[in-house]
Amino acid sequence: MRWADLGDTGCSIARALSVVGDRWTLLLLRESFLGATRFEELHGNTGAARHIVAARLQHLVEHGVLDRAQYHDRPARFEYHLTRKGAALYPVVVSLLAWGDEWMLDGRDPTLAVVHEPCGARVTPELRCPTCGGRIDPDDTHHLVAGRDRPTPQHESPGPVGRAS
Amino acid sequence: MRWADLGDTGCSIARALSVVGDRWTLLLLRESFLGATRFEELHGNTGAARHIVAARLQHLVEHGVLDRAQYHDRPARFEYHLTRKGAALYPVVVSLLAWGDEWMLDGRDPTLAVVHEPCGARVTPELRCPTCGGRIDPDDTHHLVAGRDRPTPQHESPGPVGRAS
DNA sequence: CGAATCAGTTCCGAATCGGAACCTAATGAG
DNA sequence: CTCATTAGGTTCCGATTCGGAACTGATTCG
Repeated sequence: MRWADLGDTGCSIARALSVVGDRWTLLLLRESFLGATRFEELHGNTGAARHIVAARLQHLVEHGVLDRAQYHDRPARFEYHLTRKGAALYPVVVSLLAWGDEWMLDGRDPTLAVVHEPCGARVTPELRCPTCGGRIDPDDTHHLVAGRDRPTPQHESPGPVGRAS
Repeated sequence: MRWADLGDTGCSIARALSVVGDRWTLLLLRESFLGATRFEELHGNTGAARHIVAARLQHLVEHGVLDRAQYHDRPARFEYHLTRKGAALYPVVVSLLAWGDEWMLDGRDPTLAVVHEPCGARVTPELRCPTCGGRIDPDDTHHLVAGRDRPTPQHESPGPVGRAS
């Protein structure tokens, strides 16, 4: 199976990865979340080859993650801004940051921190259940898989997974 | 810059991506979280080429994300299980799922749902601030970047970003 | 005038991918 | 006993993609 065909899968994870799942894209999005908007910034801060940056940006624009806006005429110059769809990827990037901070730093100091403005604290955000407010851990969840009966522990798996509960 | 050199960066996101940031790895981890442990499952359910699966699994084992355990002798057969480090990637995978559900489904029904066992609800987990409990949105945060003065809005940026507050 | 900036594009050799075939050890069917 | 199947990889080859460097084109700066 080719990578490009993943977008046609039923799985939302695969579909998400078909947009952001290649080697440099998430790094470009890190830059977007840090405020970088111009090609040279995106290129310089990630270290990816120029034509890779160009290709990835175009791909992200096509999928509505970034918006390409002209900020100067003659010569035409463009800025890349996160759309709402792009901004919604924040949890993905922050989760990678949190995991990297915890498991990949080997005692070094982190170089990037998130400050939650409403409370002013430097935080490492965590996933929580919107219903009960509890922390979400893999041990506390199971998964309903449509078209595949895979109830992680001994729970009955209902039919296709509807959107509402 | 080559992809492999990202692991030597100071940035935790880049370091995280050097382990899980290539095209098939996160899909393999999806399978691990759904309970797949054997090579044939991992290969069949993702659709990646066999030697790609082999290479990725080896990479993940080397980085301590998966553990390769023999479950049968002669012929030797192995199972791949998430380590604690691997299980800690759950937020990344779940965030991709949530984003894909919201932005990539175009009205189709999701094929994968998360059930939070303590409360029994089918949920789409969200990022929250461990300090104040509020939702984390990119608009409500700014970032402290060591070695680069990039205070997203008009906030003074202190020096190197220490681990504690 | 010459150099620099910005946003790309083009080129080429090197690395990686995708698919199919092959391998080894064992088990199961006829 | 023989043949097929299963499991977990490995090997091979042609096709694609990557990494790095050079080039383009419009404009401004010194």
